Amino acid sequence: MDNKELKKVGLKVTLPRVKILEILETVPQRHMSAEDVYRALLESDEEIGLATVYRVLTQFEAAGLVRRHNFEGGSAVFELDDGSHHDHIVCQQCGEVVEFFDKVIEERQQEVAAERGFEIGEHALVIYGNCVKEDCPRRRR
Amino acid sequence: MDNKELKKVGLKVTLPRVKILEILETVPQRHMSAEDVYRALLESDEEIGLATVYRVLTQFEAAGLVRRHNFEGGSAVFELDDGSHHDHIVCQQCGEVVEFFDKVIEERQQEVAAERGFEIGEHALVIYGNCVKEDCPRRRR
DNA sequence: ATGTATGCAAAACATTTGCACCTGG
DNA sequence: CCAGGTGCAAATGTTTTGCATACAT
Repeated sequence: MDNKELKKVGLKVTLPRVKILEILETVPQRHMSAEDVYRALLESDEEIGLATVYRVLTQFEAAGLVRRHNFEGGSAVFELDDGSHHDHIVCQQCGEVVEFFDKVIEERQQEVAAERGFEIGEHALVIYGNCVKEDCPRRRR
Repeated sequence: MDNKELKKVGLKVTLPRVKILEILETVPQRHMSAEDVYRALLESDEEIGLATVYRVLTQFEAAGLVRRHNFEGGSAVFELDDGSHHDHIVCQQCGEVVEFFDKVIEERQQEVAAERGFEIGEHALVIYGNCVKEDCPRRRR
C-alpha cells in the first residue's frame, strides 16, 4: 500500500485511513458527519468501526487534511482541507451547505477582531439562513 | 405570581420559569449554558431539575425570549434576546464571547446570501479566533 | 377541577476511551 | 518483531423523554 498524502503528514498507511480519505475525496457532498462516513464505508463493504472513523477524522484534522465544523444539528461535519479558505452558509431547514468567499467580509472580520483584541488565525464564519427553494433538498436528519 | 414578560408570550407563570428568566436577566455574563443556569439556580437555593432548565430554555427560545448558540465546545449557550441583532467572536482557547455589530459585514452577508439563493431572516455569524491576552480569562470547562 | 409543568430516572445521541488483538513497516 | 492502529463495548457528556405527581388558573 502506498499513499502519498498520508505519508506526507506522518500517518502510517492503514486500510481504514486510506478508505476514509478515499471516501472524502470521491463523495459528491463535500461535508460529511462521522456517521455519514461510517455508512459510506459500510456501503463499500468495509468493516471499519465507528470509533475508528472518529479517531481517523480527528487525526486528519490535526494533520491538516480535513476541517471540522460544528454547524447546528447535533453532529460535527468534516470536509477535505484543500488549503483554500472559505466560509459557509447553512440552511437551517434542510441543512444544505453552500461555500463562499467574500473579500470584503474577510477584511472587515480582521478589523473587527483586531479592534476587540482578537487575532483570527484559524477562523470560520457561518451564516445560518434559509434557502429559498420551496422544497429544501438534501434534508439532513 | 405575576410576570409580564412570560404572560406576554403566552407561558404560564411558574416558579422555574420566573427564576430562570431572573437569572438570565441579572447574571453578569450574557452567555450561559443550561448547566450554568442550573448551577446558578442551586446557588440561589432553588431546587429545579436540569431537565426543566432545558425545557424552559427551549420554550423561551421558541417564544423569542432567548437565543441559543451552538458555539464549539460541547454545550449550547443561551442569551437574552433583547431584539438588537449582533454577532459573536468566540475565543477558541478560553471560550470568551465578545459581541459586535458591523454594518459592512451585515450588508455583505445579505448580498452574499442573496446571490446564492438564501435569505437570512434569522442568522448568526460566529467568528472563532484567539484572544491575544496571555492568560485567557473566563475559562469555560 | 383540569390541563399543563415539574422532577426524577431512564433513554437517546454524539463522541471518547480502555483494552485485548491485529497489522504495517 | 513491535509500536502503533483497530474493533468492540463500555464510559462520557449533553440533551430529551416517559411518567407519576404537583401546581397555576
